[in-house]
Amino acid sequence: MTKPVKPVKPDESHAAGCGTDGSECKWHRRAADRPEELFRAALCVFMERGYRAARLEDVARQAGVTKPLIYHYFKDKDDLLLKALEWKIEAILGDMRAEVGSPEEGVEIRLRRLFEYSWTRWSRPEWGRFHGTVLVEVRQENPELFRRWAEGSLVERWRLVEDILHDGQGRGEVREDLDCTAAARFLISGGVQLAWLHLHTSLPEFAPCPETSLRETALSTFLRGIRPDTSPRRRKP
Amino acid sequence: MTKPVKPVKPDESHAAGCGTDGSECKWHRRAADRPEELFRAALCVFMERGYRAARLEDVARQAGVTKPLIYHYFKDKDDLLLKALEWKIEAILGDMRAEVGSPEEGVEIRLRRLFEYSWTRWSRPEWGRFHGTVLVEVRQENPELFRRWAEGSLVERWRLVEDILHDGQGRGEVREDLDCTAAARFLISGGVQLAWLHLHTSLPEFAPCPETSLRETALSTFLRGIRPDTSPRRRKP
Amino acid sequence: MTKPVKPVKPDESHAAGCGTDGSECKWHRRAADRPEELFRAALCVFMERGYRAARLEDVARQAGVTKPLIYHYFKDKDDLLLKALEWKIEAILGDMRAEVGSPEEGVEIRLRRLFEYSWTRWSRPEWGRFHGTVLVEVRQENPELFRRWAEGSLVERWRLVEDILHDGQGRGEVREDLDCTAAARFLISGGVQLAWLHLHTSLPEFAPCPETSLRETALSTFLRGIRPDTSPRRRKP
Amino acid sequence: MTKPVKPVKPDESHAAGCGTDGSECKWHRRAADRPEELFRAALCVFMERGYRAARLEDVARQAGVTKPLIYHYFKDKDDLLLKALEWKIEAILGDMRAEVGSPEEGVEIRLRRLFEYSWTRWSRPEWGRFHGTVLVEVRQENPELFRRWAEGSLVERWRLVEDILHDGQGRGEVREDLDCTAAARFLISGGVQLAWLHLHTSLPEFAPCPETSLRETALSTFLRGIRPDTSPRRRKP
DNA sequence: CATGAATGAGTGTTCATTCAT
DNA sequence: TATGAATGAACACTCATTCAT
Repeated sequence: MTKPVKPVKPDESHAAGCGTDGSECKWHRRAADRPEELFRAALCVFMERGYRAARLEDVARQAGVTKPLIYHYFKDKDDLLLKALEWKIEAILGDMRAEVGSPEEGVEIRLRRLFEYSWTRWSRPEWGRFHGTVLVEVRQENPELFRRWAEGSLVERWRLVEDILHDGQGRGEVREDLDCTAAARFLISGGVQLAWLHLHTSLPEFAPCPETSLRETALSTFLRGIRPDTSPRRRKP
Repeated sequence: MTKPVKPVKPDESHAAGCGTDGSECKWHRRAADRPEELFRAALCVFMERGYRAARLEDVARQAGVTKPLIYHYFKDKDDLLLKALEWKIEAILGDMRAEVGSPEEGVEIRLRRLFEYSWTRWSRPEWGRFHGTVLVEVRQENPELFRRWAEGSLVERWRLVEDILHDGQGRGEVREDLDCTAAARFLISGGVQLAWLHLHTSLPEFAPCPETSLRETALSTFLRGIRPDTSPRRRKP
Repeated sequence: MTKPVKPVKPDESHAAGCGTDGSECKWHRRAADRPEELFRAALCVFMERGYRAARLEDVARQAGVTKPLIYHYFKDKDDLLLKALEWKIEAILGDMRAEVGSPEEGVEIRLRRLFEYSWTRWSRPEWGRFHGTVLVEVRQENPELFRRWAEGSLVERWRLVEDILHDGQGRGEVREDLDCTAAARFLISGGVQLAWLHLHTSLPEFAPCPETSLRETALSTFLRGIRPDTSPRRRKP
Repeated sequence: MTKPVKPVKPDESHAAGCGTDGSECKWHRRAADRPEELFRAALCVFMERGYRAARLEDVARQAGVTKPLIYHYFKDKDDLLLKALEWKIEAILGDMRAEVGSPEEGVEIRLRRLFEYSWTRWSRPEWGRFHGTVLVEVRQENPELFRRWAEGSLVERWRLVEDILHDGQGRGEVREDLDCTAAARFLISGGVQLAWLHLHTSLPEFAPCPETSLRETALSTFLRGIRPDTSPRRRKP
């Protein structure tokens, strides 16, 4: 640990959208795109290394510029991370809104679609690092920023599920006595953690379990768990 | 971020077992106790700050010794963290074993007891920090150590639940088609994440939810979700 | 020190002639006025901060232009300061010449008028900063420029007093054995330092003394000190 | 200006007490003397360059150590300057107390001795830089420190003179209507400025004046200026 | 003319680690 | 065993200066 601290090589370009397109003349006038490029580079490095360990120089190299230029666009390392995260959150929110879509197809279908969509998102390699870094380092070092992320990303998803559940209660597909808020959080938290452990750690190496089964079991157990007691009584008559 | 980085005050001694009790004559504590004292101090600081951000000087101060002395007992900052974590993991495993001993009272009661017991553990302040640090920083910087922790701590708990579920299938209290492995992980993962977010994060400040409801809803939803399809409780005559 | 270094706000416009009057259409001021505007801005910032601490960016902001434009008019930060100071010195010299024109009313009245006039000048806020910066930083970093300032500003005033004293010796109002050169310097140096410390320093906060008394005591002590030994005022019948 | 910024070479050892004695084994255990050595080095560099322009690295080199060691003894660049100045002030105060000496020898003799002693001090090369730096940069960048210096150094000297003058009034050697506070300040301020301009600037090159005459004229003019109106009437009868 | 963008060369500060005692 | 002293290697951030437009 802490060792040689090999710099993040600019060509690694792991994580979607990470790395420069290599199409520019090395210098000059790309100002309009710069912030976004820097966001990408920053997120890339922050996720690779964590916040403290990330060096501005790496971010710069990753973005194909020099360190001081960062200060042309951002006030601080903090400011950079902040803006980058906000940019990311915005993107996430955009995606999420798109995901929600359909109105009245029944709780099961809607939850299933949402959960599976979310799972897909959680399975992206970049998400793993992002999630961990934000949850641990950012929470610790910049609570306000953590809060912003949590509100934009986590809580929002909770609310989506919560709304679906409430709808379901209205339609008799969900038991009346269910605390939808808590239940929503359980589903998402469980899913997030499950996905993270299974897809972004070495756990499956020594505790294997098929991914599909993990996802399906979680979802179906949850769905069964929220059904009204009497048999699948459709609609309140 | 990166701010003043106020040093961990040696007297804070949050987290069980953290900090020296001050009852020794300060000079001439036996060298035999040193490592353990250093473990405590190290864990304390590592969890307070995270691994990268932790300064050896803080560890030393916390343990009431000077920095260079650490190098008499450990090779490295890394070495210190490694040994400290191993020591901690051992302790956790000990606790776990003690906490298991369950008889045969039916799935619901057993799961409920286990889950509630676990929840209690997850609510300890030290656990929050430990969990985050290990899951993110240790996983990233020392996968082998992460693995050890995961096996001893996480996977073991999974297995406990899994066993109970299997038993339940045998007794007809759990639906036959349930993937007990996956289900067990879902319960524990959901619980862990729920507890962590709710108890070790500022999240409840802006997304409040009563703790009891969170725990109860998660547990009862899960329990309902694993019941056989036909009317409740079949066997058990 | 070395702290946040809050930038000089462009609107502060302390010091006479500092800051743009805001009456022009902001774009399309003639290039002909630029140098002078830059001089003003530069002096303003240099005096506010001192030479080394002054940032070109502040000068630019103060002048309402952008940094690189400075390089159209001046070679260097140094060049800017140099030209700006020369411009200022020229102005000071102009003032000086205007202020001299004294008739023949007796040493006391002439010295009093000159001293009081000078004191008024020394009490201007801009003078305080200018004086300090020139005396210390400019002297150190550009002796030639310092020399120019000293000759035009300080030495000239010395000479005025010296002339009055010599006249006084001729008329018997000043003791014959007085070294007029040295005495003149003493009066002016004492006055300058007194005024600077009292008016441009926090000194009076903890070592208070009424300004009038300071000025009057200095002047009258000097006047008594240069009188011939025998009873006051001999000639002048 | 600002140019190459050639580092202060460690061997220059201008200014009294500046430079290392060269008698040590390059490393190790000189802790007891270190702070003082660093003070000397710091003052040396600060005076050579001014506060902002001074580089910690130069201070370190001058003291024969490496940069980070400074942080072993001081918190900051600021802290270093602060402590160094305080150390210096202490020394100045010590000297000054020694200077005062004698009780009742008559105003003239006492003032003459004090003034001449002060002049000697003002003529030291180190004093010139010290004085300028403190008066301009320190005043500007750390008013509190400036205040400390002014109180310990400048104001103290004022008070010494003031006391002598008051004594003189009691003994009839000084005119009753003299504002001793203001007069004391005039003498010292004049002397300081005179000495500084004459001994620490290039002024005498183009406006020559014998040093002795300068000093003597200032002093004797002052002494005459404070005498009672009627001839040297000794003692109040 | 005028400017936004870009950079090289610093500069203060931190921290794990080692040396001599 | 234990420590104060010392350092190398980094790293965030600044600023005068230049390039392309």
